[in-house]
Amino acid sequence: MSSKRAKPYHHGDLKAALIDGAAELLVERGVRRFSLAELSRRLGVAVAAPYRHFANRDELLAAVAVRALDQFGDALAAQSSEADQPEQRLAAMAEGYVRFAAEQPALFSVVFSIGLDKKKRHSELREAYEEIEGTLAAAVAEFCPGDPVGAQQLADAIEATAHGYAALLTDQPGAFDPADVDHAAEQAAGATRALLRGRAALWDQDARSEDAGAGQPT
Amino acid sequence: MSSKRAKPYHHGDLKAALIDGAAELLVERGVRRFSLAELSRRLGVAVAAPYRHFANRDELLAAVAVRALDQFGDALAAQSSEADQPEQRLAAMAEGYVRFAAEQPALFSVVFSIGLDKKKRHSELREAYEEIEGTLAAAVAEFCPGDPVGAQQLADAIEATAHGYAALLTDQPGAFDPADVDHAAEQAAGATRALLRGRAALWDQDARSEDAGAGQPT
DNA sequence: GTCTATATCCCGATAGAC
DNA sequence: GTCTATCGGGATATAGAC
Repeated sequence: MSSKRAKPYHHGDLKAALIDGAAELLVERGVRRFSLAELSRRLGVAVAAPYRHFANRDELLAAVAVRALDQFGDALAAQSSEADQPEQRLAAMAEGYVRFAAEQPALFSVVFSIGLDKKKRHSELREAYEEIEGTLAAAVAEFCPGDPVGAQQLADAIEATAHGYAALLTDQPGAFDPADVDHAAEQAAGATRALLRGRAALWDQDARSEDAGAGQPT
Repeated sequence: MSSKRAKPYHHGDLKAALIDGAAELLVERGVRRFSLAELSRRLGVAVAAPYRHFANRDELLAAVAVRALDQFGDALAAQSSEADQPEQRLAAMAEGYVRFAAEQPALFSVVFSIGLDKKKRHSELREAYEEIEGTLAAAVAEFCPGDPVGAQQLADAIEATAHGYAALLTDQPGAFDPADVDHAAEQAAGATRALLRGRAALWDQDARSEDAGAGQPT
């Protein structure tokens, strides 16, 4: 950070400046109101300049999403590692999922507004995503030794549940009531524990008819 | 519906034509690429005409969302009523949730891209939404007699889970593989059954320490 | 190769004429 | 109610300066 920083922008590292600036602007404006033109203006470059580094607006957003996904994955891994027991680990991950969405709504929404479509193409995006799924899979594996299919289903269920709480919370624009965030995060953790305990119903298709009585009121 | 329908469009009922056309255009273009200008062009009116009926683009989308929510609610109610047992009813609703999202991705996404913000203001939008929550609450109530708080938590968990599966599925743009839809729908139903069976962990906060062993590998 | 300048086209929204 | 005209902005494409 000595010689290169004489002309921090305008020269040298516009690509990195674009990603940095885009992340900031996203936080301020949200994905919908984010504009390449405003970003260019802020960086003091011409509106066409970004196109030397990114094919279009969405490609820049995808680059931001890669970084966001990395942070997201780190947050989840950190949450996960704080708990000793497997159930706790998964519940903590669900809680972390919701909290990340609430604390970084712009980053969270950019990841999921990109469309998983590009996650297939973009190798970086895919890697970042697979790292998250790996963390989850590792925590789930302890519950389903020797049953990879069941483990995958359980992991999907936990991911879907956490994502549902996060998405429903995030759909409310503006600031969140911290109490709502806590509530949603705890609920997501509770739902995760509930899924783990009732998980037999996930893969036992016969449960539908066989043990239907098990879920009835007492 | 006799005298008014002589000139269905262009005159007399532009408002209805806008809502109809918007729903169609949304299916073709998606929420993001939907434009009032293109809709106006299709209906053969000036770009300023819609503003006599809707304050802005979002207000028109909100009107479409009201209709979409009505259809969504009907679909869920229909699914729910096909099952006899309470557990089945809830599983069927979760399945219906995912299937609606997959079959009408444009309508589904317009509902949740509006932001629950407006659902508070817009009385119509709120009513449509509350009807859905009512259907769910009724089905859940059978599991939690005399425990309204627990019933609400259970309902939220089921909604979040179904929403998560639906949202993750819908985030992939383009057409869905029907097999994926079936899989996701069945998984959502299974997760719902799992939530019902493990539901004690939802509201029993002490479960975290007390019965942590119950969820451990055998 | 990177960036500026410029130009095109589309969109949302408003004001005022008919 | 609807149209015409118009403003402000944004996404891109191209040409040329460095």
